[in-house]
Amino acid sequence: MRLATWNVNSVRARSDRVVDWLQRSDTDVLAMQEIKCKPEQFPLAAFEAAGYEVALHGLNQWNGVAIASRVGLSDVVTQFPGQPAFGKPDAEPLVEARAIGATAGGVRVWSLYVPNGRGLTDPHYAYKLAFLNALREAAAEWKDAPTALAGDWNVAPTSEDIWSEEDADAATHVSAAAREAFASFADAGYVELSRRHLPEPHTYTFWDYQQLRFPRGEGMRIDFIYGSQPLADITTGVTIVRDERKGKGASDHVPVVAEIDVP
DNA sequence: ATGTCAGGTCTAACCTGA
Repeated sequence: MRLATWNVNSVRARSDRVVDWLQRSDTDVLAMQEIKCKPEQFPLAAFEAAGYEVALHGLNQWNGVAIASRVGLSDVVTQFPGQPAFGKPDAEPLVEARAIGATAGGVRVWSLYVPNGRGLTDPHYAYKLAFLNALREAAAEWKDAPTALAGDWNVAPTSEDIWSEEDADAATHVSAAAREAFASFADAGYVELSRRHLPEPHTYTFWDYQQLRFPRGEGMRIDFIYGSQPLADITTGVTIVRDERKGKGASDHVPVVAEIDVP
């Protein structure tokens, strides 16, 4: 089975590209982030015509996550236990559309969009750390089943995962606290599959649209699939599809694909 | 070049978020 994660940065703006890639790459399950739409706005027909079912969670034009599958899709939940809420100081806190879980092809798949953090002194940064810590505590309960925590983690775990740690825009992605929160999933029984199978340094999954980052080769590896040990044991390879950053109409992220030997 | 996108609105000019 091929299981992928991709921050599509608006599924409406890119449905052709996403569905084309799904078919071309022979991907069975795709966890999407930043679909940026409500359920009634999701381009469902294009996915269904290609043979995929879709489960999604979208509340407004921000965030939004989905899972497309052609190997079954069941037991959908749209937040994880303890998932923190966030709101501006004068607004009611809201549990945002940043997580969806479903069972597909015998694997418990989570599509996750970790908060960006915005800045080290911004309340969004404390929210990011709280989200990661709550997710780890929830995920510890799922570690004995084949479980994939797939998504945009908004963390560059090592100095080899970013073109420049001094880049001001990346402060929330390289901070000690963010990196510790990311690394703690290993203590909870998970293996980051892209690192195991693609250890090459400076192999990125995201390049900002600004500053000609892609042609300059200035990116970050921030999209990951953490697998429980039972899933890691049957994962045979991982690919980062750099070509999907090319050309007009590309997302700023590319797909990360895991090859899984489902018994 | 402050070298980009996407979605929104009190829309053809600006706002938020990334």
